Amino acid sequence: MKLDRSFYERADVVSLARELVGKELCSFLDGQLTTGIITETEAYAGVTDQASHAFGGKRTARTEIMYARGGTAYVYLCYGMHSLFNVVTNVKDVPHAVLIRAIHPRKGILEMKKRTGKDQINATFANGPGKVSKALGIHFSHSGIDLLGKTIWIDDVGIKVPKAQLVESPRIGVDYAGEDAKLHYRFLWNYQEII
DNA sequence: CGGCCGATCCACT
DNA sequence: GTGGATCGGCCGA
Repeated sequence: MKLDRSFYERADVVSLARELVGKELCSFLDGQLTTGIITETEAYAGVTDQASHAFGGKRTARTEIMYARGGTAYVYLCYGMHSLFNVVTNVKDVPHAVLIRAIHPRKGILEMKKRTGKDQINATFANGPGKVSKALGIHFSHSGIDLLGKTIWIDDVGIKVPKAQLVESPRIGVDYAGEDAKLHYRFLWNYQEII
């Protein structure tokens, strides 16, 4: 079942990031359905979070998308070559977001192998935000699209992540964020097997 | 306008 | 573990 507006508009971005682990991220691009179970996320808590692009209420042409209502895609280019996919959460003008850092491939395996140039599905296939977008065909030009549409969306497929397998830790690559770099806003499913 | 740099990844040592 | 790839966005002049 596709996650709806009320899910994305919830106020607590940290618990929302935790709950997104185990959901299925789906894209229908180039005529191909490709999906994966989300196994790693990070919360970015808007204007008060030094690690967020919207820290201090900053608004630029790029970050304006973060101020859209929950259930919008925020995708931006990192290091000149990687598109990083985020889910905008909370209501309009509250720029919270969740970065999807890893997925476990599920549907459209052949197409994902073609996109990534890899021939083996293993734990490292899409264990990084740049790799997730590459596998799903997501590009920074998709920033701003509605996650309740038919291009990119997230399904609840009834997976319950065992609490003992859900690791909470500081976020990756945000050393610039001072004290906020220490917050445990990263959620990683340390799974043995996905049912 | 010029210059710096990033919520990364991969090949190589 | 280290360094290079690669370029849009942002900021300062």
